Amino acid sequence: MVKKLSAREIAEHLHSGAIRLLRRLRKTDDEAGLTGPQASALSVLVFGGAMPLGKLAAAEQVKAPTMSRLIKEMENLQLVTRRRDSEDARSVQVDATKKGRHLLVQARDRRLGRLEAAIARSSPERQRILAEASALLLEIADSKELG
Amino acid sequence: MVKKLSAREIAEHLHSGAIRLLRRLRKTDDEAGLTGPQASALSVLVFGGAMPLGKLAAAEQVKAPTMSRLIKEMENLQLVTRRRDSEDARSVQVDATKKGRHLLVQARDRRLGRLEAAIARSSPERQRILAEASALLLEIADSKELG
DNA sequence: CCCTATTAATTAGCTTAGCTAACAAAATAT
DNA sequence: ATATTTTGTTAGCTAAGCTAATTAATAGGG
Repeated sequence: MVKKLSAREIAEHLHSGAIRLLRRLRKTDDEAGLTGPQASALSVLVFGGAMPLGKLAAAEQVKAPTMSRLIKEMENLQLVTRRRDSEDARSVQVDATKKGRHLLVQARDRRLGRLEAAIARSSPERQRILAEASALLLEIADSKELG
Repeated sequence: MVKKLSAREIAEHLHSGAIRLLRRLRKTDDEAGLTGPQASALSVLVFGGAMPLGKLAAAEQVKAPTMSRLIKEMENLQLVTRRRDSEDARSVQVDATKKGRHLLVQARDRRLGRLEAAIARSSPERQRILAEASALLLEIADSKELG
């Protein structure tokens, strides 16, 4: 039997686990020709559809100038398109191109492949725990209480 | 009963949960006067004791020049000291100062406080799952198979 | 209807953090 | 004694974040 962990200890483990996990996975990013923020923004577009730049910035929890520059680079790479909104000429609609969608899928495969393999190698019991916990992690990460 | 998740789905949830969690927590960093990498390196020093710069860089999975500059800044802030190793004059021993230790504790409290509170509000059953999972997450994040 | 205020995005310029390449100094090995 | 390896630093590049200031377009109030 393991020692019962306090909420603080659980928080520390999750925090440090998340940091280390992402550091490890990040290394594979460049192999796919996408940076982390690019992959992340592209993912929002692919799964959420076209949207104005400001909304994308908000979804990525980033300020507008940051997203503006990110999108400019991605446009040069032909990963996304932008067009003026016909309703509101201030607004810019951003969308993923076919190339962008394709590259995103590849990048996700690369990035997640190793993690998936490591999980698949775990015992069924561990997989069950991780499955439950991954859902809880998402819930907590998105919960209002957090900030 | 919930649908049984594939290893791929678990990987996706953990990945996306980790990203979102850290984005939320990162916002509190600046309040404490420490950047993320600073807090992380300081944490290694506080819990691991003084060590040569290269070892610290390896622990942080960063190249030597990156750590060298980080340490230079932290020395200016009087968070760490560095001194030439008496045994090996090439080597630089880095250690946390009292001020550094104190600031780290504060920063961790800020950063983890909200997460801890969110966990503490969960049911005992959820806490049990999270406790088990947080251990597994650490294991996987540090496992050789990952990369 | 016009003038003001607000909103959406961009540009300019700064900071932090990562990298590689080139170098200096010290230790090790031949 | 010299050549190699190791440890860190410096220089210079890139990516990604920010704020402040600007431009253009819409919305609102008198």
